[in-house]
Amino acid sequence: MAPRIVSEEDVLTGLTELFRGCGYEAATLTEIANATGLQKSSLYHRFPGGKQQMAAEVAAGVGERFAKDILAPLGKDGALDERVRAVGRKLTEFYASGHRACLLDALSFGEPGSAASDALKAAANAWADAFASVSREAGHRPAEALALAQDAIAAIEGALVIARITGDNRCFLRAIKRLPASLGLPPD
Amino acid sequence: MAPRIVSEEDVLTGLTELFRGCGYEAATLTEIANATGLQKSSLYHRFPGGKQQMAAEVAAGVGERFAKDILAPLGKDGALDERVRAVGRKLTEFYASGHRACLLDALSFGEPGSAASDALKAAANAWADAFASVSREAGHRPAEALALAQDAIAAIEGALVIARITGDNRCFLRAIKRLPASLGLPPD
DNA sequence: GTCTATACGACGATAGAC
DNA sequence: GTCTATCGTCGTATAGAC
Repeated sequence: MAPRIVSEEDVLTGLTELFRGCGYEAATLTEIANATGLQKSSLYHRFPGGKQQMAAEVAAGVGERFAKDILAPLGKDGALDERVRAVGRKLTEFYASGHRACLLDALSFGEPGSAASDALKAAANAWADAFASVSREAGHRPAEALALAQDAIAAIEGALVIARITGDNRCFLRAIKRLPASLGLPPD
Repeated sequence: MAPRIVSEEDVLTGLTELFRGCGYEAATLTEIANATGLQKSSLYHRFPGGKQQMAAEVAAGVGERFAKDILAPLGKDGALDERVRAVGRKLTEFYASGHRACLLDALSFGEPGSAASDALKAAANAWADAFASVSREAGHRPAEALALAQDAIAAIEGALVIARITGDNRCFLRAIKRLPASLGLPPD
């Protein structure tokens, strides 16, 4: 077959969607090759550390994009409640209204390696910190703000689990809708 | 080796703990044999449908025990808020204070087969129905009660994800503590 | 009903040509 | 940097003795 040049971004995107959909162990190299458009050996050229490195780079990459596209705008100027509603819209898109699994969950079973686990943990903490910052801005003390932030994230993660099992995504939509209240913003 | 007679209950317990810990795909037959104390061929004698049947029976078995040990007491006599606090204590034990993963999550990645998926869905719905019943008893209308129930379950499931990734189980403990309020019971 | 032994395909990973 | 071809291992699953 003629060599296909696939951009690094496309490779990471294909990897990400595959891991997100079926988890770490169930994503075989054959499926990864299909999803990325690269042969196995080409994948090993880009990821000498093998499947574990793929998972680690996926985790780190998603963490970066999540922080940049979704969390960073939270710190911009503008009314606090509007910023929170904006992040809710971004999350709804990111998780396809609740029908797409979260990589924090999908990559946390099996043996993805410590690099991936560390990246997941860092991403989860960055998310919590960003939400906690909002909660502090709304007037809550640091410890309480972090608790509210974690709980708001858990509501979303749990809703994704429920949606994946039952097919019912209303739980996710509610979690997004009450996000301002969950983070301790005053009612309208 | 001399034949070891292992009770069906012990086999199911070993299977359950293994699947819970590492998910469906990562649980290999070799590990399953170690966890149950049976050889692979003995496992196939008990589960002719192979690994998928093992997952299905684990899902069904846990659903049964969950319904019997944790949900059924919710319908017994006694003060409503005390019954809910009791279920909170049971859940704390069941999930080892948040450090043990939920099979709803662990068995929902990979290809566990439709029998297992159906059992998971049934278990999730039974849980939601039981919580919704509490919420109705507290005076909420059916649709609202179901929403509160799903959200309360999502808070727990999400907290388990957070705890698994970050090691921080406080989120789980908070979800249990606010369970009465989450289900719409009046404050003390 | 459990065991030992094995079949056989798929798995992650590598070699080497281009 | 991608390809074709292949390696050794481990995966699920079976055969057949006891």
